[in-house]
Amino acid sequence: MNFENRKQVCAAARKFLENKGLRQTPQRNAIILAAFSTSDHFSAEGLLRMAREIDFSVSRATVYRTLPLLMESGLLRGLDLGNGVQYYDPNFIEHPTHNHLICVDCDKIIEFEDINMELLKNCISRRLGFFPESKVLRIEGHCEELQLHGSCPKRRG
Amino acid sequence: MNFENRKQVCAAARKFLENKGLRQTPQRNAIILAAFSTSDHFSAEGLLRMAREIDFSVSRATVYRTLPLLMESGLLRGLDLGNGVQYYDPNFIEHPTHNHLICVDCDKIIEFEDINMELLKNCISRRLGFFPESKVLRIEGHCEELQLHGSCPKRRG
DNA sequence: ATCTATGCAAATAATTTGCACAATG
DNA sequence: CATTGTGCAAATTATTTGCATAGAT
Repeated sequence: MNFENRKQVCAAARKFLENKGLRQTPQRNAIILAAFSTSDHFSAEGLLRMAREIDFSVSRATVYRTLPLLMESGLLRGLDLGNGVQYYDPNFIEHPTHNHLICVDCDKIIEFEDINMELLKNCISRRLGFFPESKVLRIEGHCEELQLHGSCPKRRG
Repeated sequence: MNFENRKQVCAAARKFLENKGLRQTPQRNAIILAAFSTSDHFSAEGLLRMAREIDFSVSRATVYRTLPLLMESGLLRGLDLGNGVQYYDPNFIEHPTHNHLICVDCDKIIEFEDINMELLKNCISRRLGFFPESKVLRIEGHCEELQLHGSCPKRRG
């Protein structure tokens, strides 16, 4: 995502708050800016750290209070990486149907979209009497590193 | 899953413990029996309740210590339902590639398997240089109830 | 003035762990 | 008797909330 897009997403987030009758504050702006200045996934704690680099007055509570708002806006989506921590993915506005491939060796995450996957999802859902609204698809496996080079430089543990 | 199958799965779980050099205890047996006597999904707390109906001496700590073992055995899989609680799904031995359709109105969960989904998953993974090991596919949407009857008897809230 | 937002610290909820005792091989 | 397993209660971790204060309209 390029700089212009990020600016637009931040603007959309602020617009969402405005439409909801909520105020724009330095803290919320710092949190929004931090969240959408990266395409990496982050945890609440990680977001706090990033937001504080912009505005040190941001508190943990405000981060935890702002995250549900951004989820509600549709600009941010939750991401479960298997450990007990809630992660967030800021890339769903640009790629609304994307999925995750996660390497169990090195934790590398690849995002991908696939039209056939979407069609199949819709088809199966309807067949079972469901009207699909959203989906989570996470594939875990091994990336090429271990096979190609005998070892994975970023290997866990 | 019928009674015979359940017995076999419990036996497999005990065998797994044995192969690992771990002991069979009344508490572990009660937990195993409770976990595989239902095809419903459960939380650690729910499993504790069920296990205690079989053997009241089972403690919360033992449940939490046994769950990772059952996960490791492959007989039980984690299931994320979006609230912060870890749920477990005992149906993966019978249906190793099944997925979940979840109704956002009434929390109804439908499990389904689909060969095309598996093929597509493998195809996409390989194309991206991944060797897939497992996947999580969860589709959220609306089941027929609200549409057909104007209301859903089991509606949340 | 009134409403909204904030930081702090305390509260909560789910899970993990240390430890003394019990059960097993 | 040496090892493994257990319950209990305390510790840990992530998240939520009450409250007094600060800021915006």
